[in-house]
Amino acid sequence: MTQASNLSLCGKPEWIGRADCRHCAIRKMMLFSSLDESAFDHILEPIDNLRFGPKACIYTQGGDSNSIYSIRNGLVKLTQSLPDGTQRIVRLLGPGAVTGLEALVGEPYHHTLLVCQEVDICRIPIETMIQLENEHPDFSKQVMKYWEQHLNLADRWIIELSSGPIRNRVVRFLLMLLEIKGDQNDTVRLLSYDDMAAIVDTSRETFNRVIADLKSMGLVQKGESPKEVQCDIQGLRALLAP
Amino acid sequence: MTQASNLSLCGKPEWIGRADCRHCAIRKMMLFSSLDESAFDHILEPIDNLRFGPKACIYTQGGDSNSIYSIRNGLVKLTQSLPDGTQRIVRLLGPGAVTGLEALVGEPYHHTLLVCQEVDICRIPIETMIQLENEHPDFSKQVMKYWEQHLNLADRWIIELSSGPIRNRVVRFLLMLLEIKGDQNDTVRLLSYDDMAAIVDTSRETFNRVIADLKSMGLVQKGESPKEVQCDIQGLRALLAP
DNA sequence: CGAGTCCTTGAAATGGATCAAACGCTGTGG
DNA sequence: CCACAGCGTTTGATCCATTTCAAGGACTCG
Repeated sequence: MTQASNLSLCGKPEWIGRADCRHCAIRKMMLFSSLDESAFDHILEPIDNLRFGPKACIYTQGGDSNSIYSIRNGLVKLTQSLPDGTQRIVRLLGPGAVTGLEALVGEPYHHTLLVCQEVDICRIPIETMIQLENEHPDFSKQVMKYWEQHLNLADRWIIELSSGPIRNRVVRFLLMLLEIKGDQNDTVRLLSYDDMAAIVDTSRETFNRVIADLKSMGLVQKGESPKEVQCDIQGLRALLAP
Repeated sequence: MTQASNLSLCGKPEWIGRADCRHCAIRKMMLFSSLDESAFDHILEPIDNLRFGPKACIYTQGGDSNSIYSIRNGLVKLTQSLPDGTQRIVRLLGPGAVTGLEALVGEPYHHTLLVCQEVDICRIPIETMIQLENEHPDFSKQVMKYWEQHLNLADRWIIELSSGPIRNRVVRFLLMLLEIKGDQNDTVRLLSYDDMAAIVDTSRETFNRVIADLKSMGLVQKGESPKEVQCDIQGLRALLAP
């Protein structure tokens, strides 16, 4: 799998426009929450607001890192692969998350970023990040919080999604998915079974069987559309306790 | 497992002395590599240099974070546990690594830090970190590198030590251990089998059997002391390739 | 020397992988 | 509007890797 072939798979983004950070409705939960409106007065490099469809590839492992990304809406997966071909999904990011931080320390991208569910995302050139760090001393604090967030997610991925019997992993995955999407209700849109299997390091078939079990136990029910499910959060948690 | 009981297990450190960062022989590879000697002229809070024996507990998950630690020598493990009792080793740190960074963002410690092999470590109060960050603007850059280092290790833990068949994980673990200890030769001191099993999420018995296999293939050989082994690095790598 | 702790090995039980085939969508073209 | 192709999901049956249980061995410390 060469880089070129990867890039060729990359979806065509829809350019929504120059991001209007000043009036961004959700700025408080985003990267720029610590900045006041005037900070955006004389930004040299433009921040673009983009939309990508499912399966689009936003950046590629090993590729030149010239921007970081802030997710306004949707769901993306970070995958990593080893020289010997082993590949795994190492993170799932939803609204409010920031990715591509390695750009700030001069590293190429460490992951490939692929869209799971239609995503609304802002691309911030590193030049802009550097500028903001210089002009607003507190901004570094905010950035450090995002490093910490990634590290926490990675740690959770290890204990919650990569340890113990598959059933526990699947249950924790469902709970995590509910958490990532942000809003309060108990329904989620599942990913493809191949993706979900890659997340908990199992086979599509096994993942499927576990979900079937949970359905038969009444802990997971069909939702409106196919792929939508309604979860009994307490019940799922209870499975983990004993 | 209450916190109190954990703390009671904590080993008694040997206090070596106030750290003499200025003349630290290995400063170039450590946290303070970007600072010049004069930076240490008027540090308000003291940096202590400590030594802990195997099984000592240096800090505890959920505990008040008031210092970060810089490892000069030895080997420590970071473990994390879930409310339901699941527990796993999530990182292994050797010479040059820094841990407890969450102290810098006001979080309690996210892990429990336990000694695997006798460790020589410096404890740096967060006040000192804040002071250095204020006086030396570039210091934040250095700190960010350590966030990145942890994140890289966590990612590697996911793909290399938590994915695929156990044998591959064991092989990758051996290679990683060789890498962590830093020096160039191909011998390592193994950890306890329970620890190593917890690292690759398997049972002690299975881990043991895999090692036995590798020995019979001649890829791993008994070293001087028991626990010391000599590895055929190329041979081990070759196992992963096909 | 004996007790404790950790390592090693064997045999049986099981969870999960793999292979194979059927099913059910969704979109396309006749 | 229906038929069919294509893709992803579901289910069953078999096989194998890994876990678990059990017991014997080796090293370490007092």
